[in-house]
Amino acid sequence: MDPKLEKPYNPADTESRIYDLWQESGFFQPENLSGDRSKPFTIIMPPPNANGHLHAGHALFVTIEDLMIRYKRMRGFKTLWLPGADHAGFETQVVYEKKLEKEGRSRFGMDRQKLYDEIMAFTLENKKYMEAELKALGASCDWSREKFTLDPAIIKTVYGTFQQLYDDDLIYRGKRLVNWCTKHQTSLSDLETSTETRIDKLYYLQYGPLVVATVRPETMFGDVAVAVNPDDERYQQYIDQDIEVQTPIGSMKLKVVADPIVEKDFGTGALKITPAHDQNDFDLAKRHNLPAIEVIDQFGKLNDKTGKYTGLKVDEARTTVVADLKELGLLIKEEPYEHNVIACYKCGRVLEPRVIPQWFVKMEPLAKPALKAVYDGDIKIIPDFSKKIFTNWLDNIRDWNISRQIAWGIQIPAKICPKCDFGVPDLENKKTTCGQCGSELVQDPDTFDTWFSSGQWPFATLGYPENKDYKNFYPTAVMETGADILFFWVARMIMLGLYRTNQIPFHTVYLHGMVRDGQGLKMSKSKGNVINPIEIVNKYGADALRMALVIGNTPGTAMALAEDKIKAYKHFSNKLWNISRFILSYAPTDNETPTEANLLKEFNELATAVTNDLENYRFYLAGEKIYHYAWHRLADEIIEESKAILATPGEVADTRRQTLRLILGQTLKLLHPFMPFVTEELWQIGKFSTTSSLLIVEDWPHQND
RNA sequence: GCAUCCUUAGCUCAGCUGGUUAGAGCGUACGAUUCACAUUCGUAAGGUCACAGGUUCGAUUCCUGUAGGGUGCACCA
Repeated sequence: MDPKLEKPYNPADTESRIYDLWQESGFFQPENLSGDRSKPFTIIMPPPNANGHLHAGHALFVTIEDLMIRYKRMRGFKTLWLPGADHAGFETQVVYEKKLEKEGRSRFGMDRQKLYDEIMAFTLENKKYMEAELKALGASCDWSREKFTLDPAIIKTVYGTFQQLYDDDLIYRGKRLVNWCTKHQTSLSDLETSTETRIDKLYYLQYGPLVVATVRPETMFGDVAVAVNPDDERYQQYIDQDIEVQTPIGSMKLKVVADPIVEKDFGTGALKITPAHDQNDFDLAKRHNLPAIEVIDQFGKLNDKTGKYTGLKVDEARTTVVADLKELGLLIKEEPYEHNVIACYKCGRVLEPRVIPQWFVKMEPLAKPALKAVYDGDIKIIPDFSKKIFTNWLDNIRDWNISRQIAWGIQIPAKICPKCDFGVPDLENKKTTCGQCGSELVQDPDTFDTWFSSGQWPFATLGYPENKDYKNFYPTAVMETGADILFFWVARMIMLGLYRTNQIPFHTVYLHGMVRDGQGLKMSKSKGNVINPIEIVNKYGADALRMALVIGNTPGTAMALAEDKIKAYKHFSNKLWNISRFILSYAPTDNETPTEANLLKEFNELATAVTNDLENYRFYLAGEKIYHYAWHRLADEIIEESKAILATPGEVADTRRQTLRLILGQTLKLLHPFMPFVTEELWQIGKFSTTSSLLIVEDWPHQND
C-alpha cells in the first residue's frame, strides 16, 4: 500500500501539491487537452473585485463554475474558463476612500493622477491575494488568459462600443436630474441606490392664496410653479395665473399650472414645483416649459440664491426655514409622514437630485432584442422564475447614466463644452472646437460607470472582433453569477453583447443566491458571523467547503452555510480516504478477472442519474446522490459484505476485488468535479489511470445520453 | 402599490414532469466497536408537508383564496 495512505487524509498536505500538478499539466488551457474536442464549453468568470479578499459568495461561484468546467472537461469538451479581476470603479474607490480617511487623508484636493496611481497599486496588490485564493479553492481556470478590466485591450473595446452607440444615436449627453451623493461627490445610476423608509414631517405652507404640502420646505427658493390637478374644482380660478408667494427672504412670483400627476387627495392638492431637486417636478417642468433653479450645491448646502440660508446644510436649512415660516405665520400645520427616500447604496446618505450634464444610454432599443432572446429561449435563465423578474425590469427600463465623477475607472473618451454642455466622443483626441457654440472643448473628466465596461466582459475578454479566442469560444456557454447582479450586470451583458456582436453572449444564465450564516442571517462584519473561505479551507479543506456549498443549495435562493455542515463533508473526505484505503490494501488482479455485473449495473444507474442532474444544473441533487452512494451503499454495505468474501482467497474473492477496484475508480471520477483534490490524490495513489496520468482529464463514467 | 419567491422533523434545507411506509446534514436518545475510518456502525424518537377550498382514482407536488415571512421594482409632494 502507498505510504501516503497510512495516515488519515490531510487536505493541508495535499491540496496545494495537487493544484501545482494540474497547473504543470497545462490542462487548464483548452489547447492542451487531448482528443477530438470539437465542441467548446466556455465560462467567463465573473471577475471578483480586486479590492479585498474573497468571501463566501466567491467560494460559491468558484465551486459551481469549477464543477461545470471539470465535468465538461471530462466529457470531452474543449473547456475554457477565463478568469479575471475587476477594478470595480466606484466600489473600489469607496474602499480606498475609507482607507484614506483612516490615514487622515481625503481624496478631495488630491491630484487626480496620483489618486489613480495609488488606487492602482492598491488594486494590483489585492488582485494577487484574490488569485491565490481562487487557486486554494481549486479553480481550474486558464490563468494564461486572465484579464483585468483596465487592460488596454479591454478599454479599446469599451471605447469602440461607446463610439458605435453614439454613432447609432443610442448615447446622448443630457442635462437631466441625476442621483447625486454628497459624500462621494458623484452621480449614481438608478440601480446604485437603495430606498429607505423614513418618517419625516409634512409641512403645510401658505403659498399666496394657496396652501401646499411638502417635506422639503428648504427647496422653496428653487420653486418655479405650483401645480394642481386640472380637474380640481377648488383651484380652477388659479390655473395659468401668477400668484405672489411670500418667503423669509422676500416674495416670489409663481405660476399655477395644471397637471394630471397631481393627486387631488394628497395634502392640499396643490404641489410646489422644484424642478432642480425632484424627479417628478423635473418631468413636470419639462412638460410645461418651466426653468430649473438650483438652490442646493454639490455638497448638499444651500447656495447663494437662498439669501441668509446660504451655506447651511439641507437638514439645518429645513429647521431654520420652518422656524422662520412659523414666525411669519406661513406655516399652517405639520404632521408626521412616512415616505421613502432614495439613498446612496454605499453610505446610506439621502441622495440629492442634481441637474448636471451626463452621458446617457438609451435603453429601450437595447432592451428589446434582449427581451426577445429570453422570450425565444435563446438565453435560458436558471432558476426559471428569475426570467419573470428579468423581463419585468427590462419592460420598464429607463435611460442609463454612465457618467461617474470619480477618478478610478475608465475615462470617458469624449470632449465636452463647458459653455453649452455639448459633448462628443473623441477617441483620437483631435477635437478642439465645440460644434454647437464654437467654444473650446475640454476633455470630459468623468469615468464610465463600471458596469458599462463590465457589461461588455464576455466579448471584450475574448478579444472581439478579430481574436481567435473570440471566434472559437463565443458565444460562451454559461454565465454563472449572483442573483443580486441580474440587472447590474447580466442584463447589461445581454444587451451590449447583442448590440456589439449580434450574438447572444451566453446561452444559459445560472444564478446563485446569497450565502448566509448557519441561521440564515446575512453575513456581516458587525455581526461577526462572516465565514472566511480561506480559513475554512485551511481547517477542513477546499473539498469539504465545496461540498457544503453545493449540496442543499438551489439556484436563486439564499443558502445557509453552517460550519457544522462543512465539518460533515470533511468527515466525508476522510470516509472516501478510508474506503480507498480498504480497497487499495488489496493488490489489483489482472485484467482478465471477471467483475460482478449487478454491482456495476447499480453503479451505472447512479452515474446516469448523476449525469442527468448535472446536465440539468441540479448540482445539489447530483452531489447528494454520489455522497449517499459512496457512504451508505459502497462503504456501509458493499464493503462490509466484502470483508467476509475477501477473507477466503479464490475466484470469488478475486472477482469482488476486481469489482471493488473498478467501482472505486468510477466513483472517484463522478466525485471529481465536486471534490477535486482528494479524488485526484486517490487517483494518483491508486494508479487507476489507463490512458492519462491525471483524473482531471479522465473520461466521464457515463458517456451515452 | 406592482412583481416574485418562500412557509416540509429541534435547527438549516432537499423533494426534478402528482403515485407505494415524506428525505439529507447537524442535533437528540440508546447500544456496539478499535476488524478501512483523529472514529465509525446499528437502532430509535421526532412531521395533520402554514391554513381553507378546488381539480383528480389519488396532491407535499397542479389551481384559487387567506395568513405570515423574504426579495426586487416603482412611487403622492
